[in-house]
Amino acid sequence: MPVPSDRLASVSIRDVASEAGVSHQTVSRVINESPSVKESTRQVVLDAIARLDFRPNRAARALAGGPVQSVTVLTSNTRQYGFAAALEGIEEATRAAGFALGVRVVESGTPGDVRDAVERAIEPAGALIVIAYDRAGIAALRAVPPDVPMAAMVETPSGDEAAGKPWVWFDDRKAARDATNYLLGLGHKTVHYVSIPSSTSTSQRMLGWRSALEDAGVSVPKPLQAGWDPQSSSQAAQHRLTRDRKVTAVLCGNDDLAIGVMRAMHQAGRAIPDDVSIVGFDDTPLAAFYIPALTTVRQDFAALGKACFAKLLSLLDANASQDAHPWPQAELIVRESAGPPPLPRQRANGQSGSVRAGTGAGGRPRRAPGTRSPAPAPAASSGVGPEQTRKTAKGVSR
Amino acid sequence: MPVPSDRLASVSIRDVASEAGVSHQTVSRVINESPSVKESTRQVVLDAIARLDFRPNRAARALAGGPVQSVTVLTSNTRQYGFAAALEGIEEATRAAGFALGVRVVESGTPGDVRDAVERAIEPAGALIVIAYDRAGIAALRAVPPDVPMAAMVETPSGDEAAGKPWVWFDDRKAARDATNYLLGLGHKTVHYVSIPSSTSTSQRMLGWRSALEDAGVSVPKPLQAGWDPQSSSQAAQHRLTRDRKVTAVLCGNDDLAIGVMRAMHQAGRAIPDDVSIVGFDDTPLAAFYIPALTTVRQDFAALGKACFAKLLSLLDANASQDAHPWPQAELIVRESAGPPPLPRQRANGQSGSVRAGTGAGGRPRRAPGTRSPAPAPAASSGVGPEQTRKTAKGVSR
DNA sequence: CGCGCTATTGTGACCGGTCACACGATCTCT
DNA sequence: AGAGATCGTGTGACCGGTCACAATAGCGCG
Repeated sequence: MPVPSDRLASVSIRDVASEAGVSHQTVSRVINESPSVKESTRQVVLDAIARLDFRPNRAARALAGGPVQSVTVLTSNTRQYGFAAALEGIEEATRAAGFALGVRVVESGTPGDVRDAVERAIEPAGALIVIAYDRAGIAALRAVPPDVPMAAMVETPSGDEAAGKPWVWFDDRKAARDATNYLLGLGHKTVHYVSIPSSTSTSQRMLGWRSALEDAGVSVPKPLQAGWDPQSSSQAAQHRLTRDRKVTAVLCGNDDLAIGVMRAMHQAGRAIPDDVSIVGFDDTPLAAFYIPALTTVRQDFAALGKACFAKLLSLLDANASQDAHPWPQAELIVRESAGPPPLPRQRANGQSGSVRAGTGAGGRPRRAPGTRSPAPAPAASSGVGPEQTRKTAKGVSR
Repeated sequence: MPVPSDRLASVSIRDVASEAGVSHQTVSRVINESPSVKESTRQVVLDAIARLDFRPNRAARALAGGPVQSVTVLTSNTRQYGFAAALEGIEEATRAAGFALGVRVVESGTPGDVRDAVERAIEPAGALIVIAYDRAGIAALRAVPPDVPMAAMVETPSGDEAAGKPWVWFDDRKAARDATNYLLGLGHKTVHYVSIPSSTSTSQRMLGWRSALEDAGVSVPKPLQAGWDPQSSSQAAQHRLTRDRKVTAVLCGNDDLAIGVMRAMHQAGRAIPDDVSIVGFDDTPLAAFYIPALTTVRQDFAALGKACFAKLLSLLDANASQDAHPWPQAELIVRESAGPPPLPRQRANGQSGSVRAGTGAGGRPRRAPGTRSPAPAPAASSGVGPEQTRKTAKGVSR
């Protein structure tokens, strides 16, 4: 049991060396797991290390050109759910790997700012993870010099744009398709879309929505452009959605936008899901607790963040586990905010879409589609939340 | 205009020195703003620095014992609103000050884990900011060796416990008092309290609530202990609040708990705010968009985070602005989730519409902490959100 | 004119690691 | 038995800053 000893007086590699009766270089070899150290000396050194409670000094190591052991995350935001959850996942992964983690936000997409942010981010760490879900993030991604080890979380790329790039993403297109099909399957004549700002000109999420509508031979309404927050979607909805009785289903780019739309609908006196169905994206921790609980496409950003770090690690460490770390998949979580459209002629069996709407194919539960009516209300202890059916909307793997 | 030059080949202090025709030490003096450099040479050096696009290497500086220019935030969480917002504020402040920012989460309060986390956090940075809102955070705070520069965000301390300590906090006690009084002022017979986990045994927030009740000569119900998430409060509420028609007002330790309670009430068939009033804490960005919109005590964590960093800076830099940086104040934001209690004798203005609470000041303001009735309802375009009256609940300054 | 003092600048060691390379001991093979 | 290869280890320089201290210059003054 190592004596706490004096804090502050940090022990160096040479202290360990003399304690173990070897040279400082041998200690260095041991802590770097060099194969060319005899097992017996290795043990002696390890003992000394333990006895002295030695920890290599990151600054010195970085300075001397040792292996990179810290990452900084470059992002345009730290509070929004997707970003924060990604950060959480990355933090956990870095901690597990013994890496230090830095954070730097890049505010605008202005070339000067971006350049500056990128340089400042590179400097203390060496390696970068860029969260590139918006314009600023994308700009940062592009501004990273090619010789800096980096991985990135990006929007679904189109085509083979991402070939060979150290990027990770959710299959937005597929997820949006499935969510749209789910709504169509409920009997809606079409589905409106409220979009988050896309970093690319052709958001795959929007494309997925559109293609689902087209495949169903249904009219494609003009998508609404919103920001990231409920304020923006609420406003957009008030302009274009709220007064039109023909809109009965709205797919939203994230849960916050969904909340904004719900709010706007509510204020306009339209009930959810009876008059209009809403489906979100992300599955915020609170989504299950809204009233009505939000049907949404879950995206496990924390897991994706971990995958992203794993990717970075494989870049850093040539001989690291090179195997394709599968990414998390998006899945549609069916709750209460989407249901059959109001009064449009009875349907035999709400089956028209490719997606089997949960088990609730039966009558036509006006209020909760996939609700295999459990007890009228989750009476007591166990599953308190309004979580309900969950249906994989698939994701991508490699 | 500095030529981009080759990335990677970082320029060092000696490069600058030879470029400027001085010694490396002089360059060091210039970048450290030493007063003993002649103005003319300073200019020459600065020019060279600009020309070469020189940036001091943080690792080298740290290694050589230079001034601390990075902080790491030690927290038990990065996703929860309060923590994430604090982090956001700290990030902004550090960026403005040219500091690098690290993040490390300490998972449990186990002595071993905490010790380890603290050491790992100290090592790369030198300075620490601890977010100590729960047990793990507090444990970390206590585990920080006294010689490490540190500031902390804490729960409201009691008495002069915080005297001389580099801590910042909101005046929870006052805020809870005011919120409770607001509810009493609406006519409720008493107010129930659902608590977040407190890091201290005597949460000042709870004390504020209790003292308000006691001062009003009203019965003090047993507080409910919940966790941080809506799941926990929902569960707690189902056990103890939902079935008792006498509970008409609930104050919640944060907005997520408020959501959980709202959900539980909803499932039990009790309308908000008609049957029961709910008030939260924090003012999450989504609070204004819930249905009904949440009345809550706003706490600007980002601003408090900045104040905390300012405090740290003043510790690091003896001659820094020593003036008492005022902290942000908590304020009660009145929206829709709280209103007069149900049916206790007809009220002049008996409302039943679920969405219009703010107007109900007429009746008999029991101790009405100045609720002025605003416009009936946020009609259309402009202020989309259901924001309404906002009433300072006061905070603390120094 | 020489001395002491201060303002300014330069010199070299050092922080705690790594890298490149040299060195001694074994082992192998002819 | 000696040359070479391999293994295990030690030596010293170096990363890019800072620190402590020396050195030089300029000044006021007796």
